[in-house]
Amino acid sequence: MGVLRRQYWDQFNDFLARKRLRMTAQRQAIADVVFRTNQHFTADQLWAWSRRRAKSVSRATVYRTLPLLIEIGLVRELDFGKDYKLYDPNYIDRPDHNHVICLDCGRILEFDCPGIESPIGQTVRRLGFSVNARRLQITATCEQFRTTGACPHRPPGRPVPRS
Amino acid sequence: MGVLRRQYWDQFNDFLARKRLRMTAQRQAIADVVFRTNQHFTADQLWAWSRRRAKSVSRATVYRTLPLLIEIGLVRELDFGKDYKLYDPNYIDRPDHNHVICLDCGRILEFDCPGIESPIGQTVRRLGFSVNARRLQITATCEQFRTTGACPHRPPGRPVPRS
DNA sequence: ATCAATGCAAATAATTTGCAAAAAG
DNA sequence: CTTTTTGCAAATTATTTGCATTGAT
Repeated sequence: MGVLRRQYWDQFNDFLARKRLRMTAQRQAIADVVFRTNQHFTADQLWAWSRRRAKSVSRATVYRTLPLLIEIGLVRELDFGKDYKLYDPNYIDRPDHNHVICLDCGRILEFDCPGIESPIGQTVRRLGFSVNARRLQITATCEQFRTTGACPHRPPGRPVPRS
Repeated sequence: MGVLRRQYWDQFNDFLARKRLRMTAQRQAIADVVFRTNQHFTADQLWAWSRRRAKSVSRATVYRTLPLLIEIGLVRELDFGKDYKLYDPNYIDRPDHNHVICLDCGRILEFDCPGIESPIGQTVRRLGFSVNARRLQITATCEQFRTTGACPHRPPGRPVPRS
């Protein structure tokens, strides 16, 4: 855990050095938050959290820093067709995981599915491409919602999200 | 082909009737374009094309009609993390196809991969969900680009798209 | 008649950008 | 010193919405 975080910092520092970019208090605050969390977050959430470490962090800097972290592969952009994007720091440790999004409660779960890699690789290779990244999203419904009419994870008072 | 298109119209008409919505010249123009094309398109392209059939079609009406077609399942929204969305009319006939997007030329190809359905279904069911829809996107690179340094499909004069 | 649908223009909202000032190396 | 980075506020841009009017049933 602490070890992993040190590795992230090493990667980030190396990256900055390689590109002749500078380590700043703001980038530290942002990266620190990202390296510590294991939840998905929006740019705005990241801004709020970073701000607690260094109140000078602005939205603009968050938006400028995220692409750096993405380029190194420490964060991945998720797009569920909402008007905002989510960012997933877990791709660091589990680069091949997929997502289920529940139509009943909006929960987003991660799952691995090793069986799909090889048929996809084969099919895509046959088309003349070599796979760079995979992005698999399943929209699904809770068993529980279907049987009991309510999803235990749906925040009370919030309407049922439908796509 | 003509037969398929008739089916689309039937579905659209039934849908409108069921919801007590009305068939208008604008909706006809928009649907007509959608049912005829087999390419991915943006909302703006759809607007331009529909406008040729009925010059009174406004952007607003395009944006209001698309969700109807999506709800019936005649069109599907694609999100590749760009600032605009693409719409895919082919989901009508091949509801399970996936997409490869080429990092070299930006081409988007469709492909089927029957082998993945069952492992995904199993894994997701084990998590307590039942699959509603699948969305699989592969980012990849051309063999050709890697070996020759140029992709035959990349429009000349356009920069290599990355990410 | 009645109520849905339209075009228009204004509003929304996430993200991006120009620029002068501040900080890193 | 030199060059990058920042915060701010303004700009951008796809999509949405309010409203008076038009059109379908």
